[in-house]
Amino acid sequence: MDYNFKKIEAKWIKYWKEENTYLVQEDTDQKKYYILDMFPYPSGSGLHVGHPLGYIASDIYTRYKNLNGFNVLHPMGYDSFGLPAEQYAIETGQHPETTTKKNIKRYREQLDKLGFSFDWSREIRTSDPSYYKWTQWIFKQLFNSYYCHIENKAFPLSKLIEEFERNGNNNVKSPCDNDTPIFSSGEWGNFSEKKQQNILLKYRLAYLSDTWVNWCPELGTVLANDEVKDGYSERGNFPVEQKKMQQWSLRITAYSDRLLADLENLDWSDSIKEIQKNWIGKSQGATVNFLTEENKISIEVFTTRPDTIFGVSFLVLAPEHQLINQITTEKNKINVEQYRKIAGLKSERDRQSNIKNITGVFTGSYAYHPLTKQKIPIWISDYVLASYGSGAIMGVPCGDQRDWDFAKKFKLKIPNIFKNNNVSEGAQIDKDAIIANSDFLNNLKTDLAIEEAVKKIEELKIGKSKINYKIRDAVFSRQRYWGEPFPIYYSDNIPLLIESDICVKLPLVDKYLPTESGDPPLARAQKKDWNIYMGDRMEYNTMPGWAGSSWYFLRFMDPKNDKCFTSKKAMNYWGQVDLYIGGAEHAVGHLLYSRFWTKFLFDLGHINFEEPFKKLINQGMILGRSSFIYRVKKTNKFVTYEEREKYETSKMYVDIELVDNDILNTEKFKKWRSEFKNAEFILNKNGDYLCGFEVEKMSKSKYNTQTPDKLIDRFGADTLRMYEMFLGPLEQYKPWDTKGINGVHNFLKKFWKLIHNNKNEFIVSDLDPTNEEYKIIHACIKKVSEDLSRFTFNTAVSAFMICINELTNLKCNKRKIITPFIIILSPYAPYITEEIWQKLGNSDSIYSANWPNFEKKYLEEKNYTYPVSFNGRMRFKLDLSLDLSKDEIEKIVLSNPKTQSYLLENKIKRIIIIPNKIINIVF
RNA sequence: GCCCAGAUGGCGGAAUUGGUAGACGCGCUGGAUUCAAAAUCCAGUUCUGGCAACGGAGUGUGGGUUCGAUUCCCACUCUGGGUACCA
Repeated sequence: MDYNFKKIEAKWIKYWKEENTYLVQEDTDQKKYYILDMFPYPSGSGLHVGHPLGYIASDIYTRYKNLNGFNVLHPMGYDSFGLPAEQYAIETGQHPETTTKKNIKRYREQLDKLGFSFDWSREIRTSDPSYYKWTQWIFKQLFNSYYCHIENKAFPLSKLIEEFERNGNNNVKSPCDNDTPIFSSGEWGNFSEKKQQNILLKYRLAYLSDTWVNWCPELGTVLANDEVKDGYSERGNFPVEQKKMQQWSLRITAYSDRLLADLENLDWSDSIKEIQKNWIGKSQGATVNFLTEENKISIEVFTTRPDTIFGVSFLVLAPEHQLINQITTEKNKINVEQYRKIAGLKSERDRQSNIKNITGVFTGSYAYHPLTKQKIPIWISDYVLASYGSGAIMGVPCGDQRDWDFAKKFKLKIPNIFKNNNVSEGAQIDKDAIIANSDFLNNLKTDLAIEEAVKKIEELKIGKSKINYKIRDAVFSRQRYWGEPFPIYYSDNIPLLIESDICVKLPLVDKYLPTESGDPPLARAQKKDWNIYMGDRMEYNTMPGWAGSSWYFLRFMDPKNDKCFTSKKAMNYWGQVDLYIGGAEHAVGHLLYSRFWTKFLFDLGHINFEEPFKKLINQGMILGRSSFIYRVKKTNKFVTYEEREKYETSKMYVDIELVDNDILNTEKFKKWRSEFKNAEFILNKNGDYLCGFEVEKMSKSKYNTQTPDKLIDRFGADTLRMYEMFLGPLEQYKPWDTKGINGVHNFLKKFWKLIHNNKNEFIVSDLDPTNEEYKIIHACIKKVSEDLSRFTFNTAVSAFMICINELTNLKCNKRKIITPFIIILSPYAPYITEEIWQKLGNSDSIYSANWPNFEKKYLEEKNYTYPVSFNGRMRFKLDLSLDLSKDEIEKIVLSNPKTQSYLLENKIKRIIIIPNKIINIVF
C-alpha cells in the first residue's frame, strides 16, 4: 500500500496529543473566534455517522479560521444525563454513571480517531457534580428571582419582598400564578411565614405547579411522549393515562416578548426563527365573558377574532375545564364524565391531529350571548386545549373551519356574518371578507372590525383586549433518577433552598424504579445516602435533560473554575458563541431554553451578552434506515411484515444489528431484551421474519444507528471526513450510503501518487511553476476560500479533486504548488497534510501555517466562450475577446454562418448581449 | 391537524445575483495492462429518434411572470423533521 493512512493517522494522533497542538488559551493580542458543536448524548450504541457530520464541518471551519490568524475556541463535552442510561440501569441494575462513563470512553476513542482539533483540556460532562453544581446554582438564582414587567427584566426576590412590605402587591406588574391574591402591605406583614412563602412561590421564576403527565399505572411511572405509542407504553404495552402532578416549572413565558423580539438580530436561518416565532405564538385578541343561564357562572373565552362575535352559536370547553362540574346538568353528568375519561386517555397531539373524527358532548347548560342575549349551548370537546388561552372558545362556525365541522356534526346553528357568503359549503376564512349581520360591525373589514369589537367589549366590561402566547411555562422536573437533583428540601410542605455552596449529589438507591407509592426513584434513598439532607425530606424529582445543556457553552470558557460558573475574565474574552453548529431538531427545545437562561443570567448581571449564539448553522440530518417488527396486541407474538394486516398489531422498532437484508434474526432478537426471551413469531412462506422499514432520523431510540469505526478502519479518517462533506450541502437531509466513499479515497491516493515515485519515495520539484500551474492552484485557493466563507463544504471537495486531476495531467509536483495546496486541504484532511508538510521539511505542525492568498493575476482571462442562444435555447458557442463592445459582438454573431442556419426566414425581434455571460437572439 | 424543510440522470449531488442544466464523485459500458484477478490508466455515459450530422423532450405535478426559470409567483403531490418528558 502506497498511501498508508493507518500508519500516518496513528502517528499524528500521538503527535497532536504530546505536543498539545490544540490547546487554547485566552490571548488578548489575538482575535477570538468561538465555534461550538451541539455536544452529544453518549449513547450505548456509540457515535453514529450522523454525529461527526457537524463536528467535521466545525473542525474544518476551526482550522480555516486558525490558519487565518484567529484564536479559536473549539471545545467538546458530553450531555451525559438522560433516559437511555436510566433505562439500561433499570434493566441491568448497573449504576447509570458506570455505563455513562463507559459510553463516554467509547465516544472519546471514536472522536479521537476522526482527527478533531478539540481542546480536550476543556471537556465537560453535565452529569459530573463539578458541573451540575453550577446547574443547581443557576436553578437557585431562578428560584430566588422574579420578573418585573415594568423594567422588563428579572430581579432578585428580595426586591419584591421590599415592595410587598411597602405597598403590598397592588402595583406589582410581574408574571405570577393565576390564583395569586391581592394584598396590602399590612396584610403581608400579618401573613404567616408559610403563607408568605406560598405567595412568593407564585412569583418565583422557578415555581411549583400542577401539570399533566403521561401516567402509566402498571409501570408506576411517568413516561416521555417518546415512550408512548397509541396510548400504550412502548415498554410492556400497558395503557397510559393523563394525570395531574405537582412539578417544578420555569417561568419562560415572562421572557416571551424578548425571546421573540431578539430573534431579529440573530444570524440564524429564517426557518428556525419562524419555528421559534410560531412556538412563542404571540397573538393579539380578546377575552370575552359569557354568563350561564342558571347559576350565572362566568365563562371566559379567548379569541383572536372578536370581530366574529355575532357569529357565535355555541361555546366549547376543554374536557379538563374547571367549571365543567358546576355547569353540567344532572341529566348529562354520565355522558360528560364518560367523555372526559376517554379524552383523558388521549395525548394532546392525538387530540389536535384527529380532526376528521369530531367528538364532543353537550353539558345541558346554556349561556347568554353578551351582546345579543341569545341563548347558546355549552359543549365540551377535546379539540379545545386546556393549556391554550382560557381553555374555552366561542364557536363561530361561519368563520372557523373546525367550528364549522363541529356545528355540522352536532347540528348546531351556523349564523352567517359575512357579506355574499354561503355557509352551507364551509367556513369563510378569507381575511378580506366584509362583516354582515353584526350590528355595529356591519360593512367593516377584519382589521377595523376587530378594533371596533374590542372597543365595545371593553366598554361593556364583558371582556378585555389581550395578548396571548402559545408558549407555556417549561416543566422542569422529571420523575427520574439520572438527572440533576434539585438543591431543595421541604419543611412543612414548603420548598426551601439549600443555601450552602455544597452540590447536592445524586444519592445511591437500591433500584432505579419509582417507589411502590409512585414517588420518583430518589425517594428510595435513605437519609444517610444523601450528602446533604435537610427538613422533612429532600426534593425527589430531578431536572430534565435540557437543564445542563442550557448553559454549557458558558462553562467551556472556564471549565475548571470552582469559585463561579465561569470567570468574568474568560467571559469577557470569549463572549458569545460566534458559530454554533447542530441539528434543526433542537429548534424549540434546547435553542429556546438556552436563549432564556442567557437572558436571565444577563438580567442578573452575571454575563454581558443577551444571546448565546450569534450565528447558527443547522446541519441536516444523516438519515438512517429503521427496521420494524409487529407485535400482536397484548401478546408476546410477532408477525412478519406480509401478514401483519391480519392481526391487530403495534409497530415496534428493532435494532438493525439484528436484521440482515430486512430479515430478522429471531434468535438474536430473543436475547436482545429480557422481555423477548419467550417471544413467538408468525413467519412468512419462506420461514423468515420480514421486517418493515423506513428512512428516518438516526437515533438510539430507533435502533438504526451506523457507526463510523468500520469505515475509518478501511479508508482512514481523512477519507471519512472528506466523504461526509462530499455527500452534499451541510444543511441538507441525506440518507446514509457508503457507495461513493471510494471516489474520495481515490482522490487521496491520487494526490499521494503525484508526490511519490514508484518506490513510494517522496519527490517534489523545486522548479518554478508555469503560469498554467499557478492558474490551477490559484483557482483552487479562490474556490476553496469562497466555499468555506459561505459554508459550502461539499463543493470545496470537488475543487480539490479538479485541482489534483489537472496537476496530475501536467505531472506537476512542484513545491511552490504543493505547499499552498496542502495548507488549504489541511482543514479537510489533517493527517495526510501533516505528513506531507513534514516531508516538505517543516518541523512544526501545519496547524501553525498561514492560509495562502489567491492572486488575481493568474486567473485573468482575455477571452470568453459565449453560449449563443435562439429564443433562449443554446445552439452553439463562440469564443470572443472580452474587449469587444456589444455592437462589435452583435456584428460578429450576425455574420456567423451558423446564425443564419438557425434563423432561416425569421425576422430578428431582439438581440440580448450580456458581456461575459450570454448572447440570446429572439425571433 | 399545525409549524418548518426538501424533491435535478441508475445513485450522492453541481449550477454563488434569473443567463450554457447535469461540475465533481459513484455506478455502468467498452478498451489498455495482466496467464488471470485486483489495482491502475484511457474513452463513453440525462432520456429519446438517428450510422452520423443533427433533432425532440427534460430539474416532483399543474399553471403564471420573463428575451431567458432548477432559480421568482400561485395551486397541489410526496418525503423528512418538530409538535412542549428522546436528545
